[in-house]
Amino acid sequence: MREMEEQIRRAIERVLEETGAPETMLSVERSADLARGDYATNAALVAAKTLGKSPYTFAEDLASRIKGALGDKAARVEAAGPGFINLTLSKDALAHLIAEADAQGEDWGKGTAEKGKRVMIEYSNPNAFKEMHLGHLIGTVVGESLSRLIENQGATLARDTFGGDVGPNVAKALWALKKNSVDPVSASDIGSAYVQGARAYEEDDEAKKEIDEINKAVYARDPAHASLWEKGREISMAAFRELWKRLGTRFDFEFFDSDTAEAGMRLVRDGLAKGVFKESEGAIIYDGEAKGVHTMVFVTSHGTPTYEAKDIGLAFLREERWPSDEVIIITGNEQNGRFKTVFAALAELAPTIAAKTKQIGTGFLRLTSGKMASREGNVITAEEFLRSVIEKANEKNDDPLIAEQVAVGAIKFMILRQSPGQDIVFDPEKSLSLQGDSGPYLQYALVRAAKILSYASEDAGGSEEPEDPYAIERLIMHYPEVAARAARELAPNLLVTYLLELAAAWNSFYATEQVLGSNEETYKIRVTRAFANTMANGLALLGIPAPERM
RNA sequence: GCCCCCAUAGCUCAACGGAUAGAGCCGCGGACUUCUAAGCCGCUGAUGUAGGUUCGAUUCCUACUGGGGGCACCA
Repeated sequence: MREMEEQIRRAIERVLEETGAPETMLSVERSADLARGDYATNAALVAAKTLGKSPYTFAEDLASRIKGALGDKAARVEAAGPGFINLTLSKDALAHLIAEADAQGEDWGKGTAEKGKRVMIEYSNPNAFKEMHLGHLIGTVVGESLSRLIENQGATLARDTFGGDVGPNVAKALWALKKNSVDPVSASDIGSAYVQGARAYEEDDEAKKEIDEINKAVYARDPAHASLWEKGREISMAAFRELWKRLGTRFDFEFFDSDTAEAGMRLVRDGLAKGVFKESEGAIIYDGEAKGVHTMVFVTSHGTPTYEAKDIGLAFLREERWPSDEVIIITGNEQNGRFKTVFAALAELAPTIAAKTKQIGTGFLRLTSGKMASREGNVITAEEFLRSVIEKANEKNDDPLIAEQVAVGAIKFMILRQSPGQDIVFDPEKSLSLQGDSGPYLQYALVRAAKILSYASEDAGGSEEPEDPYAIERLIMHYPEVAARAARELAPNLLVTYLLELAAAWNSFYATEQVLGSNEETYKIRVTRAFANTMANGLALLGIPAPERM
């Protein structure tokens, strides 16, 4: 019995057709309030108007027809409010779903919406020669969760990340490393060199000139900088990979600016010949104003490609390395405008690639205490932040593995709970709460269920069943729908909200019902396992670790 | 100047055009000798302003106010 929601929708559509209602945009959704039932539809409301009927009377009519169509799957189908139809599943139908949640284990909640599709997703885009900071954390966490959500719908998925390893930022770091004759051994050596270089670039004209020279030289692969450049890049990337690993991310492809610069230049020059781009003051630009996007420089008058040209090169490189049906690029939303221009240009150069590619902007992290300014060097690095949350988690649990799992869970939760694109406001003074709506709250609910299951014996007793199903069961059964919707809308926050509700229902159940040794032991163990599977699978889709104990 | 995004409780966030706008934090008050208290139960509290569309608007449209971001050689 798959996709209960879909079955109900079909039944409603069939019944509507019988009554002669025209096709409408109707919704079938999980009831906001369990007291109303399991599903609600506005079918009567939207159809009554075109039929010229009273919504409520029509709802009553539809309700009884729907009840007939669904047979013994539905216990009650009733008109309510202004003309909603509330539907409550029968005990048997619900029991069947809970049995599935119990039996399917890791497969519970897998969908087929993206089956056969190849999706490439790009995120985390590190700037080699800068340290990973909190901003990267958001993209990384969102990207990983979206990847898992899409995979869960059956897609074949590849993760790629696009690293900046040439350009002015790199030159700034190299300049400072050279100036101080520093032989870098850690990412923070490079990070502080970048800060110094960035400051010098703005304050010191001489330094600016030198940095511009280094920039050009790096583009030209000048051997004078090769060894330091390679070393710096390697140290930086090793640090990124280490953090990615701790965050549960691994990339199938690591692309770099230096891989796309040449192709980007060539493509832009070809486009210039075709009239897609034009020359202006010695630079090659895309004149987007007429098309409602910003005009931007693709190749500078010095003959170096800008990020926009590299993005064009990258679009082709992705296609060459891993042909796909869809490409999703995740960046900070300050780049939304830039991507509109890039896509407008790409649509003229390669319409099929442009059509299947989309960009999603994530919000950035704002501190309540004021802004992080990268030049000031007061940026909080991802690693520092992680360390501080681990310290906090340690107050409750001195096992280092569990403290890290809790910290990663708390951080990911903070990021994923909000709809993507919204800025995340964080008060560093207060630190990250590990109580209430939080990652640890979800983890803890699972730990408690797992503990019960570890005590449960094969020959569980207590064959009685409760009069009515428990509230937690009515939530568990919606999990596959929520996972599917979160993937479809690229919105992990929908899953977070659901899991929060689920955990709350579980904790209430836990507080009021004794599982082991009760008269309904067999029944309750099945519910417990169904819950544990749901929470474990849900956390996995968010990329939040599941500690064994807390 | 032009373009994009945002505005919900004291704070941080939810709400796929629908029913009584949900949570957590903070504060106050409870319960418990049982499977882990990072938990459970209860209480107080909100849609920036003015119009419009709709049977119905936090959601869509217009204007305004306030905030953020972007706009030619930075990424």
